[in-house]
Amino acid sequence: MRQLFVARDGKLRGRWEKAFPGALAVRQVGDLAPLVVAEAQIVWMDNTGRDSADFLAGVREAVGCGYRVVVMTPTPSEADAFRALSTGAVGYCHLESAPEQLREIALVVEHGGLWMLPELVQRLMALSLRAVPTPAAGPPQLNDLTPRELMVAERVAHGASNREIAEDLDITERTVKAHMSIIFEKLGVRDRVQLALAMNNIPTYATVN
Amino acid sequence: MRQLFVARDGKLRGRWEKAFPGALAVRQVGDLAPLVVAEAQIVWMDNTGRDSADFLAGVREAVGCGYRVVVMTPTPSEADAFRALSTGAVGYCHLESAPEQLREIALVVEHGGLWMLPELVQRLMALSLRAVPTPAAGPPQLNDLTPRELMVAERVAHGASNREIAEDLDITERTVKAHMSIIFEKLGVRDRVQLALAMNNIPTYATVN
DNA sequence: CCCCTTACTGTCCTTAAGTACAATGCCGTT
DNA sequence: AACGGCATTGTACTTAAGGACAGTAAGGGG
Repeated sequence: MRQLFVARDGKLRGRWEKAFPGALAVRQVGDLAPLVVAEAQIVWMDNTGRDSADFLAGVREAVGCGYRVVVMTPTPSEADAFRALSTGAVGYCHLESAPEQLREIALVVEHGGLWMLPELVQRLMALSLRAVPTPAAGPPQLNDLTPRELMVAERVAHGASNREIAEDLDITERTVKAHMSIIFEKLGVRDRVQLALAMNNIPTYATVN
Repeated sequence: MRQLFVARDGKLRGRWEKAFPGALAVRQVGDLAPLVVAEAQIVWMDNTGRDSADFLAGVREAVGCGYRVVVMTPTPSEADAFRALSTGAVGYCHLESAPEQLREIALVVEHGGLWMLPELVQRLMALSLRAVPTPAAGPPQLNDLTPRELMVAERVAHGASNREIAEDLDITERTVKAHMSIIFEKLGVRDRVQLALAMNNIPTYATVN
């Protein structure tokens, strides 16, 4: 039981069974508790007629449980795809994908890859480039940071507190602060919030310099 | 001969041969004409010490020839990854990836998938979300926030301090704090750093919940 | 009119954050 | 050997943040 399809109806069940003979289950939309028992590796979720927020919550839940989630949609949309993937899904395909296609996707996803409609890949990359204000150089001037400082900065970029960083790196909170002060100066930010944003290429009031 | 490694030196050749016994070639950096003959399916390109523009030109050329290009780098960087992928590469991994890892990547790429460092996937999607004019649903559950709270949250998302927000909205710093407390609770974050990141669709340690 | 939500503010108080001034040990270069 | 960069930690101090507890005022709906 490696494939689990979650959909409102089973119209396409035949197709799915053809793609993964004897290795799938089909569930109606509902709570995901039984999934834990199902030992499914990949959860295919059909968003047909689902409320966006509800659906994404379901995706998040499944992802949180450690499953690889592939979203299937009858009407592919760019924004929809990005929302799904940013929620943790690792695949975004057409609901009516052919069995062979489904197997390809399963293969990719099982091995840590990301699968989405080819057109979307291009779009995604183009958009990302636009979103990354740094045309030539890397993110900020992270090159100026020492390895250790970078480790601290990265953790701040993920919302960690000084204490957490200290425990994580097995050093004193005082030392973390020392690194922080230097990082602030080097990157030209004034506090951890701006650092976190800068690390994620997000402009701040101060970054405007 | 399905794997072709293009690098400046062959230090890691042993590793690559272990990953793809008898099915690879290693070439020095140079013109790609011989590639056409090589019948390689996947071209792995090491960008160590290469000029960014030059390197990307090489990637573009290989992509244009119909090869799946995987970029290998000793120093993974977000902007670098996006540039590589938007140029047409379908993989972005660490130069020193283990043989098993390389095989996984090859498998993913061969089947039309996209492979990149897990951290980067998250970042990529978050960035895209910001670039896309998020049509209907906002990022988090911003719908739960009152208009005023949203104003405060948006300013925090740009790195503003409580005082700045207070002056900006012409209210007391105390009031800002009051809003903040409610925002934290509503969005399930613990401090302004995580709020700032959440507002920008960037996952944090706490967001995982 | 009463209730609830939203917005706003006050006073304490605790703690996280950040700075100032040092100091020690390691390592690589000159 | 001397010097500088890096990582580490200490004490002490200042300030921003955030929570606890409480209170006022406006506005919409039952």
